[in-house]
Amino acid sequence: MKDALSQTSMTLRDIAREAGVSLATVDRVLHGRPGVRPDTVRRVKEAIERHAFRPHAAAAELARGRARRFAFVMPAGPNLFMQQIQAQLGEMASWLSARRLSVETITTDVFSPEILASTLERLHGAFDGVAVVALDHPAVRAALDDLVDAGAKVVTLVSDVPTARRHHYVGIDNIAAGRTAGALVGRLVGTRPGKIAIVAGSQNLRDHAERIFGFTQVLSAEFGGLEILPVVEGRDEDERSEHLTMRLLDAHPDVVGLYNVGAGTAGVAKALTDAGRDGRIVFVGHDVTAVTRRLLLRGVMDAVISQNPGHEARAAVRVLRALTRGEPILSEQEKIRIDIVMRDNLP
Amino acid sequence: MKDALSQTSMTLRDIAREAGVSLATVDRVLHGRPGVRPDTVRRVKEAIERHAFRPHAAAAELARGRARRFAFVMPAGPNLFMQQIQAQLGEMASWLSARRLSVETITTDVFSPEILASTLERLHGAFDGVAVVALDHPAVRAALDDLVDAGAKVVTLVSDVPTARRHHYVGIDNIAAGRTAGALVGRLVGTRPGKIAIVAGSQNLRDHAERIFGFTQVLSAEFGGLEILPVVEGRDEDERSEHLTMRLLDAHPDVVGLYNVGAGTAGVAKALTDAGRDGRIVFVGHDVTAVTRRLLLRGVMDAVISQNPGHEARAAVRVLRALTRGEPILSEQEKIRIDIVMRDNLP
DNA sequence: CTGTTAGCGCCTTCAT
DNA sequence: ATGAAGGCGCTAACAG
Repeated sequence: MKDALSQTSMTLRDIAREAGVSLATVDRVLHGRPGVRPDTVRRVKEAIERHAFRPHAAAAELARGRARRFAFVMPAGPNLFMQQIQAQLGEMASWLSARRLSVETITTDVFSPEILASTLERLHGAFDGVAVVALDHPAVRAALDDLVDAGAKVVTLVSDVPTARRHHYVGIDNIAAGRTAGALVGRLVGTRPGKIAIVAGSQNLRDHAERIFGFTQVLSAEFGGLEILPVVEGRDEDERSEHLTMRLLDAHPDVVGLYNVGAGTAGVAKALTDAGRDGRIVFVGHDVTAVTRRLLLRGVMDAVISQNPGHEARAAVRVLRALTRGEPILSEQEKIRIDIVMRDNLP
Repeated sequence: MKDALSQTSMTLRDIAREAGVSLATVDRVLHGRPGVRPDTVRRVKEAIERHAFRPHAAAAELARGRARRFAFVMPAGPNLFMQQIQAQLGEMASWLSARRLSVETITTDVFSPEILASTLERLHGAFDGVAVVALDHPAVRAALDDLVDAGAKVVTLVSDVPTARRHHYVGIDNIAAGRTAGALVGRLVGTRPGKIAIVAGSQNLRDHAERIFGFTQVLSAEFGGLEILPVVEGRDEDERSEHLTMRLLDAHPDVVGLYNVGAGTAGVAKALTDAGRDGRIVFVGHDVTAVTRRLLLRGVMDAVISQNPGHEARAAVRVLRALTRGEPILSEQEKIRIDIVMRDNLP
């Protein structure tokens, strides 16, 4: 059984001839530009529909042929996941330059709303598109809106600011991610009674707050037997996270599950192993990095919730490109999924 | 801190001028065509390197501008996962035609080596690229090799034939997928003693065999307390799977875990619920479909191992396109990941 | 071995 | 409101 999908080899010219108009007119109709009589529009549109005509993408790009500049505003510091995204952007170098796209990475302190906002203000006019790992704060929101007003296409990355007028968010649903972590911890703990600990970077980060929300929601709704301890904040730093985890484990000998919401996973793991409780406490965290990979393989971590940094980098670039060219976004393709990674499906 | 990635706006012409040669010569060097003095090659290459020059992809495509025809050979029948891949190909229609690519879907009986092989033979010369859900059998292998010899680019999809000279495999590592299923069943069963059941489509399908191998490997290595029952074969059919599962559950009241390797999930689930043992037996299967989605939400299934059909369809097309144009394949992007899907991270 | 030249299909002024 | 014409940057056929 055969079933053919799409095979046009028409050109603008063919459509023009068939509609009895010139190339320019077809082009106008195709892009909804003014200056064509309604009746002509209809005739042209019909011809286009009839053949399911699509302009040749390469020809269009060549003719338009302007280079675009994109900026990626990312957190400075040792966050492995952010480094992975940057590395993935590097991998795209030749893909980018073959399409006359340039991307520059701008690192800044994303924990400070003022610094982030002023970094964004500096971008005005210099870029066609901006991707930013955002902090949800009024100053940042205003800066994002200003960027949009200045004509830039703006995409939030990993952490969203839903109330800003950004054009798109590339990242996961963090509430669902937290729920997933909660379900995993609950199910893997099984019937053992005990307490659950949560270590986060900061509850002021929207993504962290959302994950915590989803996590506690599932645990209290479905695993009522488990008591959830108050969240401790490690600022995504290894040392601080280690210290806090150590204290936590000391104070609560009956911890059976631990959820690390942000980075600093190495510190948490160290505290667990130093206390000799690794492998006995269900430990779930985020993002596949060199660190978490090793911890999964050693059995210290049980599962990692992850978003694919390569996919995220490519999706952000593709979305910015589509936005600046006025093309549709393939939302199915650009949607970032919540991956559960355990030892045997490590990528 | 700033860090710029790639921003060329050189053209072939600029390189030509700088190297003191003509356009054509640069083009020859760029594509490794013969007929250029070694010394000239060096000079040109230097100029290219110096500016990290990449030819404008759109211009190249336009100039080469031939349409390509691809065929997708897929199993006939009610397999939901395969239907999803076909649907995704449909979604790409306008993307495809904007690039002068056509794909036709050819459905056939993939359970019969002879029919599949003869279907493949019929494709000779008619297509630039062929993607096929393959069956690992000598007749099929030979047919694939013949296709390659006839000049077509060949990609195996979902199920591989590693010994054939296909150019690429788009799909998951099925042994790892089976291991992942095994780890999930083992961990979710927890400390309960009992037996583990396996329902497959057919052990002659390479992907099923590999999954079973990985599954039993993990269970016996790490969850020694669980006894694995002999595999039963439901031929991916709901009714047969239901019947077999029913008998299995009757014969073994102490089944605590069940792994459905292929399709026919609706049947297995029906047997479980009819026996009143849904939710009490850990049930893991494959692929997110309307059926498995509902079963996850209802708590009948605990987890689904899945490969993203949209990604698979797009990857197959992109790989065929790259192959027919002699471009490099972005292996990181085209790699299909093993997803674990539970209720809270349903896509 | 190397250079010249005519498109590829579309977009964009500039005329009409 | 519509049409004509000149590129965009690269490839390929043809000269030299």
